[in-house]
Amino acid sequence: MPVRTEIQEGDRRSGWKQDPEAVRQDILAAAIAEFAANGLSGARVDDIAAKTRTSKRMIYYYFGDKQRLYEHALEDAYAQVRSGEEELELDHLPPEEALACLVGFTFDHHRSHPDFIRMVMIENVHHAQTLEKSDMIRDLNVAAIDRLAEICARGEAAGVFRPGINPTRLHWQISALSFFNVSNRPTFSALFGNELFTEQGQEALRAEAVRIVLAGVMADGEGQR
Amino acid sequence: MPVRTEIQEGDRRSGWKQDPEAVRQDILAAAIAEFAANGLSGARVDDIAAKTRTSKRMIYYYFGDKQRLYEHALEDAYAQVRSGEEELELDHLPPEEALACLVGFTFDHHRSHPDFIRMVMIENVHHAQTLEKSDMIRDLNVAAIDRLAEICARGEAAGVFRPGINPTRLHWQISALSFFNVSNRPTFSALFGNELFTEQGQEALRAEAVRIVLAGVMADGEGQR
Amino acid sequence: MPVRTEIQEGDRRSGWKQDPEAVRQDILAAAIAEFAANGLSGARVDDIAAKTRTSKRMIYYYFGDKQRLYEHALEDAYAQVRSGEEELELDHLPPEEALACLVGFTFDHHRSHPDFIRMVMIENVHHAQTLEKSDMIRDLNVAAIDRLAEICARGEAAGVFRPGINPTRLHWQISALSFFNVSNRPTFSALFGNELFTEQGQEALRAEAVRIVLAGVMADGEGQR
Amino acid sequence: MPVRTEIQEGDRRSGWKQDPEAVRQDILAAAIAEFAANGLSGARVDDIAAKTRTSKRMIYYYFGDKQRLYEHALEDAYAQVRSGEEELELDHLPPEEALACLVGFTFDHHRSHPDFIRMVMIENVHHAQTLEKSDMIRDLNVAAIDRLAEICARGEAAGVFRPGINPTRLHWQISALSFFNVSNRPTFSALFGNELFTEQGQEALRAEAVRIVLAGVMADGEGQR
DNA sequence: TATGAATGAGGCTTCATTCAT
DNA sequence: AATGAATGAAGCCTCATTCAT
Repeated sequence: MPVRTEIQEGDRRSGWKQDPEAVRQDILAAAIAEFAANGLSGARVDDIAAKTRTSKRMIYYYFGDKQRLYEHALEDAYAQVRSGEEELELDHLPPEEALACLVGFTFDHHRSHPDFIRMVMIENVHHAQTLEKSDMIRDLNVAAIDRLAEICARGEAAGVFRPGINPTRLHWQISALSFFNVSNRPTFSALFGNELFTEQGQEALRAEAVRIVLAGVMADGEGQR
Repeated sequence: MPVRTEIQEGDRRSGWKQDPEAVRQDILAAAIAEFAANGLSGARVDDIAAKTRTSKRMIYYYFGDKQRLYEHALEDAYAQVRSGEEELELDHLPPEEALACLVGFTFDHHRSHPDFIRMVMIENVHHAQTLEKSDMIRDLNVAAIDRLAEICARGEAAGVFRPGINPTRLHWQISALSFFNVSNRPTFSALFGNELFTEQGQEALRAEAVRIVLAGVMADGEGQR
Repeated sequence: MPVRTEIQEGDRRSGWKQDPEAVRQDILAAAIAEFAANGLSGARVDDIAAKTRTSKRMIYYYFGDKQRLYEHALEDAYAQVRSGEEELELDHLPPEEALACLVGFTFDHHRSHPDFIRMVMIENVHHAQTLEKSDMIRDLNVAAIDRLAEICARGEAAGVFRPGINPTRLHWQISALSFFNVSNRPTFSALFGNELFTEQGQEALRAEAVRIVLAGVMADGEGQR
Repeated sequence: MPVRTEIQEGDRRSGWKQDPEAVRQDILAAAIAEFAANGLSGARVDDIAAKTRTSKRMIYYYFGDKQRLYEHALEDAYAQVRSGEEELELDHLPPEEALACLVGFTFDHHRSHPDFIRMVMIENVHHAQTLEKSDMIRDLNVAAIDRLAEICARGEAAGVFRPGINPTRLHWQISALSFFNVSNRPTFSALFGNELFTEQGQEALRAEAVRIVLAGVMADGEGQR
């Protein structure tokens, strides 16, 4: 009990400091926000520091330079998002429902992680230069394909999916419909209004996304709902 | 002979210079290339000037500052691309084929204008701040929806399309599948390999894009192909 | 006359500006002084700028970065010094006197260009990394050897110099005695007092330098003075 | 057995640690290497620490700051080198041979202690500011002159050396030829090639250095060898 | 219409050093 | 005696932009 009190006092006095991992995470969170908001060149190290509970100097202490901070921010963004995906349990569902569930989940998941989407957009603007170097990110993503392949295999075996589905291509479709919804919202709504981005509009888009992706994999005899 | 004379006069002494419109276009082309390659903050006025047959000073002379140059570059990029789209003639086709043709064309058109796609990506990174101010761009795009609405109307009237299709949502789907294919190619191929971006892979993606978009609009009785 | 007046007025108003070559030289002079005083890493671009009639920004405009400024400063230091050497006319003197004259001149010349000596010291501290890249400097110096070789050839032909003198080795001896006198004056006088660096002391060192270098080349029969 | 035990005890558990003097020497050796390689401003405390078996923090713990570390490194460099010189025994040789031996030895000694030479170069770049404050170094060096004076006295008494030789000036000559050989090797070989710095070239330089220094002190009647 | 020279503001990064245990 | 974490000051350099002709 006294020990616990001492620790708490220690924390009260010096706060979160002397906890390297906490400082790292604090910086990374600020970096993701700043990079997502302004891009790689547009981000200012000073602004990242200002969003932090520590100083600019610490950014260099922990990450070396802006580019490496960006690399870690990108990896962190991927790790956060993919770890959320892993919680989705689909094995107990019939393949058709599993796929529908996965598409809907992906659509929602992208929608609720706009900063991640923006990091990926920025990576694409920079020709995936940074992502290419990260084995960690590659590993995370390959797992996503594996899960999809497993669903396809079950569906084909059950005769509800047509044979010969390419899981990577299927992933591409799901990603396209989910990613574009977030990435291109600014231009799309500037050009065509906000209609599609109301709660109602999003539900309709989501439902149709599920519907057309499923239509793409169903065996001929199986009617659409 | 007269033609030759004109060319010679144009080239004489100062060449393409002294032709303000040519200088503008020269600068704009360089600007689009540079902005598309590096983003708004990443683009360097010096580098744009270097890609030009004129000097940095002229950029300021013609466009005032970097932001306004970007605005013109964005408008120019849209104008170039949309003008290409207008040449597509679909009125004589049955609605189903018209839509299939439109989807395929859009897919191809995006693919062959990567710099335009990148400009739009960059606009999205910047929250469409610049695009919002351009009435010209809005007008260009609304026309695209009108054409789609017309096809839908024909399809519904003929009973081949289900009733109540929302043309904006349809446009969103077509755009998503076509845009993502170009915008996210760097990250996608870094993660999952180049398979989908070979000529063969692209044809498969294109065919499936057409297929699922059509599946989304067909009336229930109408079988998929 | 009016024209001349206009020019003068132009100069009076805007001073030395708009004369790129003058600005370059102004910067180079300041750079040599600063690098000679503080070394490559010790030199401060801000301090160089302060010694200048222009601004720090111009240093980057003209020279790109600190390293390249240093390169140009080094080349300039060599060029200045070697051009002074070229004025020495030795062809009309008998070889023995020509050599004596050259040694004495080199001794004096080094003594009166301490900043140059310091630049060379600094280059040596940095393993001649910069000098190695400069063809200009190499060319300047090879000429010095040629002149010495010519004197040796004359002396050998006349029988006053022993045969088989290596001009490069001779140059090394002359350089050593002349260079060390300037380069190591601080430590030498800190350890052994200022005696050798008074005017009288220097004259004695100079005389002996001439004497021993000559002793090194004389044919056996030829007595020392 | 006892020896082995001692070593084991020294190494036991924390190895060389807990032995302040060993830590000091470890740091000093790293500092000399780093200062010699990069100069005073060019040396990085971090890099010195990296060359050490201890941490950067210990450098401050033992030496206070960079400047004082440099002072100790300089003193250490002098002490190491001069202690080597003391082993030379010349009293039993005739003065001519003693001097020849001393010149040759100095030439070789400088050659085999390039880091020391570089420390002295660096001191000179910094106007001997640090050396001036060190009585220890002054004492070490004055001894060298004394020894030379003794040889001269013997030579003059024997009539083989001319009278009135200034030992400090003689030391200056010997030092010049020995020091320059190491200090200016980088620039000299960059300009004139490596010829003089091969084993053969060095032997020739050494022999001539001995020869001309002796020529400078011999009485007129005494022939050169 | 055209241009080479110039520039202030602000960006990223490094450095020796000290804090707190 | 030892140490990992932290830091302010200052360094180098880049950027969009304007001046003066």
